Amino acid sequence: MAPKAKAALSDRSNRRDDVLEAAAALFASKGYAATSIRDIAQQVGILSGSLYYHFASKEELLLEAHARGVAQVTEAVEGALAAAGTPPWERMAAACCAHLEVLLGPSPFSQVITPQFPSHFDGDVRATLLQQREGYEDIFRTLVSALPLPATVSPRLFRLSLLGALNWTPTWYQPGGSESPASIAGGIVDAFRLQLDPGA
Amino acid sequence: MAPKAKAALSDRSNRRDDVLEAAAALFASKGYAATSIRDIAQQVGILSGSLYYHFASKEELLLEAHARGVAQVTEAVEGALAAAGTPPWERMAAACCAHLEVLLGPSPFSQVITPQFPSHFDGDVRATLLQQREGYEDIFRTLVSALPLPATVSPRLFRLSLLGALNWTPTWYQPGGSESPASIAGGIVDAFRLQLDPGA
DNA sequence: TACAAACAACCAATCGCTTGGTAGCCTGAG
DNA sequence: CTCAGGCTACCAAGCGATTGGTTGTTTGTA
Repeated sequence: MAPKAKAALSDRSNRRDDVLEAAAALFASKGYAATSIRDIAQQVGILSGSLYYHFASKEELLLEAHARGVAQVTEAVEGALAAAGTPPWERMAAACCAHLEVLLGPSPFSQVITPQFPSHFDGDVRATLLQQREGYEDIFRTLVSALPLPATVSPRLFRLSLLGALNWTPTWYQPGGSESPASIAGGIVDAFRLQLDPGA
Repeated sequence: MAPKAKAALSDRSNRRDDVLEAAAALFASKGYAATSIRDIAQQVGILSGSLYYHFASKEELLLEAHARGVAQVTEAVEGALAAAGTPPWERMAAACCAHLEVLLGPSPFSQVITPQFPSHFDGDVRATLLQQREGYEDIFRTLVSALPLPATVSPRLFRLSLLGALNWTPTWYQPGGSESPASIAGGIVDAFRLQLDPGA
């Protein structure tokens, strides 16, 4: 059905972006390996062969979708940090809030990041995925180093635990629920913060 | 179709378990969709068709491997709780330690649990995966409810954050490292515990 | 005309799964 | 002891469908 939904709008919007967005949505919901290029093409309304005019391979689709997802989260977090104050815990809370709002938001790109374990890929793809994430994690490395943590707490383990709690939320979060991503982020940060600042 | 075929045991090495273990190892390292029946059969040293004497389908392989993984973690945690004392935080620490020791240990079954997002599956398979995990999470529901948490902290969000931090460890843990799963679990629990017990 | 963007047809390879057949072992009747 | 018969565990071959990807041609628009 819908032989041509066509028309009027091939306008401003880039068809290549449409393909990338459809790919990201399918990767996020079904996983990379379970998504075929015909699935992606059908979602956009083109044939599988036409897809290769825009992208050289399925791997390129994944890498670019993943990169865009990381870029979106990075942009959101850096924007939140620019608007935040100077207290370290306040900055951390702002970053985690922005992180979760994008991760649990409607963008299909950010949803590609967490479910695709880099360990499921080999060689170049795996290396590229890890490299794309590394720059983003540096933001949190800096944020953690500014916190007044007790000497008994390893900053690295603290960072990994916090990011783990945040990145695990897509497993149980349901968009229709009563809790907003921002309130969830606040609750998670509180669980880690109260240890030094009991007067919340 | 299948009466209790289990009764007659060939005491020698159970070939069916070999297949299941190979399947679990491949599911854990490459993901379910990226693992083919022929991959599994080749790992065991049989042909792909022979595999269907032991298992009816690839889905059955996943479901049984997942169930065995959940059973292993459940057994380890319940054993640790039986040997632990009565203080709520001590019991929680013991459970988390056992949880991580199995999750990061050598068993391929437990490693199937975390990387396979149930959201990547449909219908019966998804429902079964969720059901298998539910019983295990009840243990942590009970443990959290016994903790003297401040009223501002949601027990549900606390539990999900703690499990998120734990279940995220396979993403970054490397077996050769200097930290043991037990010490990692202790560090994670400490990050959540210090809030009420600063004199640790 | 010129070019971007798509179609249509196809490829070799691989997918999950089915089938018919058969060694090797164990059992129990003769 | 023999040996038919059943059972376990597998092999060999192949099914239709689908995979990622390629190629030559056609379309819409400027």
